[in-house]
Amino acid sequence: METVDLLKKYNISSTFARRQIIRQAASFGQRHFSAEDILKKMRKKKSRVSRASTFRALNLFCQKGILEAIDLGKGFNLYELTDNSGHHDHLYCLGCGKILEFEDKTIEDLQVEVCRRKNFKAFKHTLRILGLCIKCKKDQLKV
Amino acid sequence: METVDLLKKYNISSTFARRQIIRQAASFGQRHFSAEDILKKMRKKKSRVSRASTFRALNLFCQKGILEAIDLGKGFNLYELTDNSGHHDHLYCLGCGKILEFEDKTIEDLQVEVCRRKNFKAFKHTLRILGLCIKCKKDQLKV
DNA sequence: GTTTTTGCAAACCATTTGCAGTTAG
DNA sequence: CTAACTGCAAATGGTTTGCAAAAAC
Repeated sequence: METVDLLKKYNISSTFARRQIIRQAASFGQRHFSAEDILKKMRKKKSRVSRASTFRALNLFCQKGILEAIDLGKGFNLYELTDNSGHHDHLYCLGCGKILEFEDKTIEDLQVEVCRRKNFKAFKHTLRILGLCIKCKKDQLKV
Repeated sequence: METVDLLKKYNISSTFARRQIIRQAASFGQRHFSAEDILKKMRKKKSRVSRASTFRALNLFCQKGILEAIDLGKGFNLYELTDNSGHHDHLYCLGCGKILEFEDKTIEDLQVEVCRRKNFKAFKHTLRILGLCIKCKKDQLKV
């Protein structure tokens, strides 16, 4: 599928700016990208779209479900295409910035379990799981 | 223990600003608080400490281990005392803002497991687990 | 032709920083 | 006394917004 068709698919009116942005977003494949990454790529290609429009488009795409925003606590958002990747979570190295993606039912089950324990009506809420940093100990893992 | 003694315990020189801030921080007990919360409380008590010094102190306290910073993706940090609470993770409702704390070995094990699967040398890194939002389905949990 | 969308520049907001004056030890 | 700390005001950096001009349908 042409990247541009994603706009139609998600019921977003096709404008020059949005076409450039979705194309660049798609060029990252499964990798994460920031608004700045998109802007940089567009500058190179001389397909000029303003910073404001870029943010507006990224927000719109998230809201419509083309993209998913990821907050790694870096002070700015990352995005990824939701389209071709199933639901997954992330492990992020605070040291070197490497991101590991994984999907594991355990996490979702855990959310349900925690809610049950706390007598919390989870189905009323959109929960986000937030882990504090955990330094893996040497003896836990020898790769 | 007097809250002020925490400074001595953590090897932090005792200044007026830091005494006010650690006292207010402690007044939140197990609850999370923001820099703004601390500033608000100090304004009320007329124990005036500047915004800059408040941030400087909060950073120092995190670094020294009195506090732990939590990023709920709200655009500003929350903090909590590390002192009296063991390690735990958080579930955060994007809708109503409610925060559930929990500790579960599963998450830590999961990190190790994911690293193993990905052939990633985890012990070299400080990993942070990041969950995307998951909307709990009604049929998963009936409280 | 009317509604949407865009670019620009200014605004925002949490946090950080430079610097000169003040405090701690 | 000297090093560490503080307040102020300005800077930072990612993101948002008001508005007039331009594009979409």
